[in-house]
This record gives sequence, C-alpha cells and structure tokens, in this order.
Amino acid sequence: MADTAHLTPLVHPPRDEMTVEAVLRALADPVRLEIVRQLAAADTEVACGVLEVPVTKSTVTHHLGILRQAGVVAGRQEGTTRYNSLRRNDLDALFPGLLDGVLAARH
Amino acid sequence: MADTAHLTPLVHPPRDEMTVEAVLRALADPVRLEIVRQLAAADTEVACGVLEVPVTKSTVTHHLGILRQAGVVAGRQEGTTRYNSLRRNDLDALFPGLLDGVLAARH
DNA sequence: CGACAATTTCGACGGACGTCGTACAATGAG
DNA sequence: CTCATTGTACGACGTCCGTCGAAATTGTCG
Repeated sequence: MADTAHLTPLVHPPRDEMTVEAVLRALADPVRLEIVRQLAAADTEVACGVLEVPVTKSTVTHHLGILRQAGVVAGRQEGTTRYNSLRRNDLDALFPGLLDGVLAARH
Repeated sequence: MADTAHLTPLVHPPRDEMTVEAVLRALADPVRLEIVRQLAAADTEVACGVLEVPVTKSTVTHHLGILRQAGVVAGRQEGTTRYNSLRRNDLDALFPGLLDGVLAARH
C-alpha cells in the first residue's frame, strides 16, 4: 500500500476559502507567473519536471506549493509524478477577468 | 515660487513600459490593495491623508510610490497636498479584466 | 532484490520588503 | 513672521521569502 504519511496531504482550498490576496501574492513572483503561463498554454495537466523555469526542482516544488495553497493550481498524484493544472473555473468564478487579464499581458 | 527640486519628480511609467509583474507585485500587499480599493470606491482623486490604512504616513508614502512606479496610480501635486487616482484606463487597456477581477473579490 | 527516476522535505543562507521614527521642506492661515 | 498642516526623505530594524544542496521517500523497471 502507499505510505504517504510523510507527504503534505495535497491541500487545496475550497472555492469559498480562496482570497484575492493569496492569489495576488502567488502570481507576484516571476517564476510562479511563468509556471502559470506554461500551465495555461498547455491547457492540460503538466508534470513538475516538464516545467521550464530557471530554478532548481526543489524550488519548483516550493512554488507549486504556494500556488496550490492559494488555489491557483490543482495537483494530482500518480505514481512518482505529480500532475498540475490551472484551476481556471474557480479563479474565473471568484475573480472574473483576473486570470485572463494577467495572461493577456505581453512578455 | 514652488521649489520642488528635492521632491521625486513624480515619475509615472508610460503605458508601454508597464509590466504585469510590477502591477501584481504592487497589488500583492494588503495595505496597497486597500488603498486601491479606496481609490476605486472614491472614483476621484484622493489626498494621502484621507486614506484610511493602519500604517504610518511615511509608510503610506512608500506604498503610494510603489503603486505609482508600477503604473497603478497617478499623482498630482497641488500645494502641500498630493492627489492620487487610479489609472483605470491604462490598466484596463493593458490587462483587461485584471483590475475588475481584483475589485470583484469579497473582502 | 537493486538500480534508477521523479519529487518532496529539511536546514541554511542572503537579500528583499514592510514598518517605524525623526528630521525636513513647502504651503497656507492667523 | 510664526506656526500648524501635509507630505517626503532617510536610516534602521526585524521578518518574510526565494534559492540552493543534500538526504529521504516512493514507484518503476530489469
């Protein structure tokens, strides 16, 4: 059986516990913003290792944790790989236009 | 005559120099977010002293500087008072929906 | 079983950031 | 002129945050 007692239980805040402050703080880092852009471009689940950002994997894990706790991304564990996806529906429902506005910016 | 040589020249980035990263970083602080909310609610120019935030005036000055350098607010000097206003047009043009999405959040 | 691959966790370090108090400049009123 | 008002500039302090490397866990494949 899978012994995952040592792993963070993959906490995802429900929609009504998401705050705009946490979301903004999550998006306010260049690396995390790039992660969000790649997730938005992929339009599907993406494994951590596929993300192309100029930091170490442990740092990616850290950033994904912040994005997940803010409710920006959802994570699904499968074997040794963890698949991440954008919580577009929840974000659009709570802060309509926010994500689209961010993604519309030139870069 | 007005001797304003010692004052920061009230730099406002033109629309094409505004970045979504700077805007997000500016909005990612609770005090600054509250300032933006009050400016949006007022829908007119607001003097620094009128803003109701739980920090010192010098801190308010600091936050307004960050908001201004990010292109979120515009400042106009008149006598000893400085009037601040939201740069709604520029924000909506560059990041359509962003500001509205932020302001739509419950708080 | 043993080696390897995919990620996380932990501890540590350095820099960035929010906050304040004080001093200072400019304006307007008495 | 004098003084109160409005706001900025500067320096300092403590804390949060992004970053890394090394170690550990889990699953997969010979």
